[in-house]
Amino acid sequence: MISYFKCNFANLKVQTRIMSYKHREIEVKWQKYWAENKTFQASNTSKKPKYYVLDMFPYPSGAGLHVGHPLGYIASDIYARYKRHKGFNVLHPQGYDSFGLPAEQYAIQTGQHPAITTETNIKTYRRQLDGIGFSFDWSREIRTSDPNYYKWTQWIFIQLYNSWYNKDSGKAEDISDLVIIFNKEGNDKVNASADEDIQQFTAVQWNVFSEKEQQEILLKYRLTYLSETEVNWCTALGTVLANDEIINGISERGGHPVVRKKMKQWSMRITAYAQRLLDGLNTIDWPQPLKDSQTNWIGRSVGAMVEFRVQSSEFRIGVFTTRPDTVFGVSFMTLAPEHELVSQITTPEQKEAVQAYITATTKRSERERMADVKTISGVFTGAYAEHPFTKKPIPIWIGDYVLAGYGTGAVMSVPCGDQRDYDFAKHFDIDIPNIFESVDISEEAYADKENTIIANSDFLNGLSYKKATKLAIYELEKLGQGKGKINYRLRDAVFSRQRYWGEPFPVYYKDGMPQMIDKKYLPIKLPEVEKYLPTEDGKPPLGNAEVWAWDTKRSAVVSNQLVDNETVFSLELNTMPGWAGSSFYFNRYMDAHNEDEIFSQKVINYWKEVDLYIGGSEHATGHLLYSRFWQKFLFDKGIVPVDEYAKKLINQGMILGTSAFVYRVTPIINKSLRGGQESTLLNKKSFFISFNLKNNFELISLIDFWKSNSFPKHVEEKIKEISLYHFDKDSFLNDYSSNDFISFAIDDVHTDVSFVNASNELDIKAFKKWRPEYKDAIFIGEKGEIIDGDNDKYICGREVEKMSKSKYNVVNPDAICEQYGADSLRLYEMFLGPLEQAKPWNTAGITGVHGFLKKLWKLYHTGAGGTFHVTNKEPAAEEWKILHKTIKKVEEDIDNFSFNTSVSTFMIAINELTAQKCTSREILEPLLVLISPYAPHIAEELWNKLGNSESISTVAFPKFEEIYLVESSKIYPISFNGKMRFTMELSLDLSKDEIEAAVLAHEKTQDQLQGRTPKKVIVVLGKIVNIVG
RNA sequence: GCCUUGGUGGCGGAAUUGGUAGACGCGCUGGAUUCAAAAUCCAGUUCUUUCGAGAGUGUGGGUUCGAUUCCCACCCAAGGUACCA
Repeated sequence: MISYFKCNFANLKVQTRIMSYKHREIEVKWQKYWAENKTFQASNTSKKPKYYVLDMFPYPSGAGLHVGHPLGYIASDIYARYKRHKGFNVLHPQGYDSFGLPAEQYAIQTGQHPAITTETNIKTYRRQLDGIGFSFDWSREIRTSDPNYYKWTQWIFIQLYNSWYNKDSGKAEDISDLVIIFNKEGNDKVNASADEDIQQFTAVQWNVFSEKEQQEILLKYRLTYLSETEVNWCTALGTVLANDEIINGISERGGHPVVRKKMKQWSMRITAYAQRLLDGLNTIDWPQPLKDSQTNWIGRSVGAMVEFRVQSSEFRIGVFTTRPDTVFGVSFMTLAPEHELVSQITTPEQKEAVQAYITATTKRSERERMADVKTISGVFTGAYAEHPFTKKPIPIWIGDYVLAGYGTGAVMSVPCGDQRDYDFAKHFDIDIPNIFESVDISEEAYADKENTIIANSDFLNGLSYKKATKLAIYELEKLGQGKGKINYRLRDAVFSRQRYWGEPFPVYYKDGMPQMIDKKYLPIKLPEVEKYLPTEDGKPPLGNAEVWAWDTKRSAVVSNQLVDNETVFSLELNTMPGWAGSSFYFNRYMDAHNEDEIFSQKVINYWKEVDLYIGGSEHATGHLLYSRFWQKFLFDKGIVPVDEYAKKLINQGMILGTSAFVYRVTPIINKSLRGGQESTLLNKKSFFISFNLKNNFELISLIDFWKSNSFPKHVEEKIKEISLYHFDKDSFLNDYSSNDFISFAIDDVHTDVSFVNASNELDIKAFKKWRPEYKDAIFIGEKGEIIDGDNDKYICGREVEKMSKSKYNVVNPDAICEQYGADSLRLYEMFLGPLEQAKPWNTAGITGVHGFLKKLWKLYHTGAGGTFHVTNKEPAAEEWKILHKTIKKVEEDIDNFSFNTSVSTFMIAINELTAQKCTSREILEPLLVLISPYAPHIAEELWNKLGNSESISTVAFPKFEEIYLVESSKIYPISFNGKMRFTMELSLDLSKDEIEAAVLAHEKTQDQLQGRTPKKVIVVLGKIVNIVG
């Protein structure tokens, strides 16, 4: 108590408090200033060149921001602020991808409307973002769940519906143009990206089709279309599950059975754009790994379609192969069990076996089938195909290694050239003909293409892979049984979700056919529902809505009771997926509040595209692929001016958390029984053992256990105590024999990192309060003692892993902003290491950058009692040099997105200027502009103290002048055989020969040489001297 | 398996076209200041050492006067992806 008062008194006495660096006051002051003065509001008209810096759209989760989130935002903010100093009109907006599952799940649990949850979460996000001092233009804020925004999501959906992809022109065109073609000449000459099962028709036929028939055909061409899609359906949950939500055929949540089920859903014809999505990658500056993963995802393979006739039937089986050159090596065919011809070609004798196999396959999830690579399974259908050239019979098998979803769901199996076919053939004892010249295939298949010479293949004999492929395709075409084809792994994207909290479709159904609602009635707002769960008869949550029908007369959403299927129709019950709203948001920011258009042409032609996009690599094959697809579509329709929306993209690395673990000990009694063992877990109470003792627990025979000397005494005692808690010794010795033994299961349990201090000691009280099941937990300390007082320490284990709520290792930026300030947080996150690399978060180092800011402050406060003191003194040459080398380095760093090295540069500059006792305005003023993008609050404050009334944010970046860095001498490193041994200061005017003479004359050179004569002396002017010998 | 990225002190990391390895910061050690602490300041801190010096950037080789940097082979870690025909 006494010292507390003394402490305050001391602070008052020395008046340093008044002028010391008070980050809280400064930061609140300038954040308020920026907001009130709309400092960062971007104009849509400007004479300045434009620059658009964008962060990936955040989902406002309930947990708020953790220190990993702002990493990319800080980097982009530095860049945006830098570009303002460089004279650009900078667009740097922010908003929220606010539709999504967590809010919906919370709504299901609590009944609270997702809009309310979302609003609360957004407020938290905004408070946190504002607290870090980002230069966002909040006047352009958008939210995907705002009807004024999703109006345009719905609008784009309608545009897609009204378009088809013309492969001849290589772009999306109006569906009305297609109708004109159909009217004139049918679909014979139409070359479209469309469904595979389209029948040919003439103009005459088209015109006699009914309206409904015509619509059904058009649906097969539209860029968004309804189709039967196979999904993982969980009846109990009333929803479709993603592959990773299913474990061993049952749902991860609740453990309910999951079945494969066909559902009519909206799909997006992204496959039409597969090639352009690949080609576009060459035109954008995105990270190579990201491009690679998109390339793999699209999965282009060049090969051929080959048609096999099924013997004694009308059926034909199409296969896709990348190796038409190996067509003579085919010894069987394999169909996916789901292949539509299976049931039709299977012979009566094989029917039972085939049926059993198909049933077994449907029970396995797609993931299981993929994971299980080793098991070879399949069944012969009894049918034979005919080889296109040799006309020999080829047995047709089914096997689950062939996937229904890829290619045609059938393969021509060439066991000598493909390992899977080889394994299958070996397993079922099928012939393996060798069609490669002098290649041994007795052990494994030969998949090499480059050094292949084809043999035993009739007209292909002696040819290389390339030539044989060409010729095989040519011959197949002549037969009418094949043609060259490029196949893509990419699938059309399912666009329906059986959820509530997403964009409703602007669609109603008339006579079973979808109808678009006219643009002028958008947005179709999400209806209110009683419950957010699916309906009892398995309809999506919107099935609960009572006012969810479209009145075509009144053009309004009306009560379901009015549905008469004449003028009032049911509306679509699905909603759009998460990626719908995020696939064009970057364009909407340009003209965020335009009510008449998605954005005006004038504005989009000014901003055009994102110049710099920063975000996580986890979006590589989701958002970043779908948004490129929509951009290309909008480009085709003339709505946007460029077909790639982000010129440059940077992935920020993940910030890893340091998780903390406690080690739970569960004794297990293993009782020997005849023919086996019975294990009993004794887990009545939680025991936790300190980090360094956890490895001492192994199997112990029970009798040994009681008599054991092999354990450290103190540990043994504890084991007894743990065990005695569960049973008493006397009955124990009666019930168990020496053949029984006790073992201990030790499992790592995450504990919240906030309970663990820097020395890895656990706050046991806090831990016990955390979870009811830990209330009475017992802790065993490092020395084996049971912890009861405050003096004993329980030591936790540490591990670096992804920062995530579920691992209890998140660190919240709020506490750091409070203690050290936003500028410290910004500098520290950058100082941690290269932006793109993953790095562990460790708060220990933050005192370093905070100390730097204090030194910076002090540099401007060298007056009596720490008052502000900057003079008009002419700077010394050394001071000019420090400033200009800093300008040079920082400019280079920002251009290379190397923000970590700039922070070091600032530290060096401040250390050196402090050493120089620099007070000159000519140095200290430009220095603030350099630092301002990184630490904007302190820069504004000092800038203001220098007498400037305007914000520092648009002040011109200082110009680097080489002249200040010119040196007259250089400290040369003198190396011997490449190893630096000493340095020598020499004038830069000296010639190579003069330097050589000076170095050789140096006494240390003689020491190094020890009498040897140098063989060679290498002098690189201004760099190094190397003596060889 | 394949693709990608990376591997440097006790820790985060720096070294821009091949030219002084370990900048800057943390931590640690010692000192100053203080009744004491916080804060601040100063000095030291890759390893080995016979105090002369020697070794050293995942491992092994190569190119070079000179390699963390370029080439070859391998090991390890992280991320992505996968019966893709």
